[in-house]
Amino acid sequence: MNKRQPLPWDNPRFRNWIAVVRAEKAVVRALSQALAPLGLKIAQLDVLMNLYRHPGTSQHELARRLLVGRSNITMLLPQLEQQNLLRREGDPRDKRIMRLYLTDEGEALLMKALEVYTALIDRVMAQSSPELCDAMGDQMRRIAEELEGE
Amino acid sequence: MNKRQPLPWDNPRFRNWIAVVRAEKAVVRALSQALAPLGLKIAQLDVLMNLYRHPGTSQHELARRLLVGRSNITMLLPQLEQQNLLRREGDPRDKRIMRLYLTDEGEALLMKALEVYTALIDRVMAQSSPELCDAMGDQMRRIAEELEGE
DNA sequence: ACATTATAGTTCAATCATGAACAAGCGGCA
DNA sequence: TGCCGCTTGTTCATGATTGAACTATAATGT
Repeated sequence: MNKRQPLPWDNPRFRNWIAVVRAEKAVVRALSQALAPLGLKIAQLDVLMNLYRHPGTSQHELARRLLVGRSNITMLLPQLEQQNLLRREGDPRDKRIMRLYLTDEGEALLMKALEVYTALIDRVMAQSSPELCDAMGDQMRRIAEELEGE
Repeated sequence: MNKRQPLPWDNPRFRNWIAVVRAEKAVVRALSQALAPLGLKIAQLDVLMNLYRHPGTSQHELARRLLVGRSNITMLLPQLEQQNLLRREGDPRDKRIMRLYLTDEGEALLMKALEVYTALIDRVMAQSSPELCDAMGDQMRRIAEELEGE
């Protein structure tokens, strides 16, 4: 019936990418639910994770690493600050910059959240061999690189 | 320094999943920009794609397939209907159901959008061999299956 | 036939991310 | 020193998505 032009669904690359999108969406949904008991949103967890690895990050750097707008960070921080999960310190050299640090409380909550996160990831990634998983990771990193700065 | 517990960043599965999330986000961003000249949002393209493959879908089915809420579909349709990209017809057997069909105009726009989409995907997926790409697709489909219905 | 239960779609208020416009601070150069 | 341009972070209006409550229809069981 449908002759038309070569359709994307016949293109393996396309079909496979659709699978990536769907899987990602499913995991995000599952992770949201799994984090709810801790009172954490995914966006907040992203912040905590980044601050753990890069203490003293500025809001601008943080936004860049999380691939979100600067204003998003501004809106995100007060919630986390009020829960005593992180603190903001003005940089003494440059008064424009606010440097961010996890509190002990924030670090403790992060650890709990990471357990939940890794448990979920381990479960879904157990669907395939470690070699395949690594190959896929490399592939994804190349893709992110390819699109960097656009 | 950091002795603590075994950290997720040392877990290959975890690191690889993070790469998936970042790549997906980057592609979504690139796709948004690429679709802008056509006046299409990604969510709208998703609808058109689904209707092309499954003409006569109900709004409920559509929402389920797109992994979004039913209300989201309700809010999405008027824009597309006003642009004459699709039409809604009440099912004669069941007056609750609205069946959705692409118009010729909608199909024409979809074809243009799919060219843009496939061009982007071909570019980013060209980063790796077809075999690897397929393996990754299978992996992702298994993941989506694993989380189905949660 | 009637009451109950379930389903399709809509409405609405709440949440969240975004980008443009803005204020404050830094650095450079005449 | 004093102007100019750039950067950092904030504010605000906008658009997208969600889930709960609601209406209407349909299906089920007695």
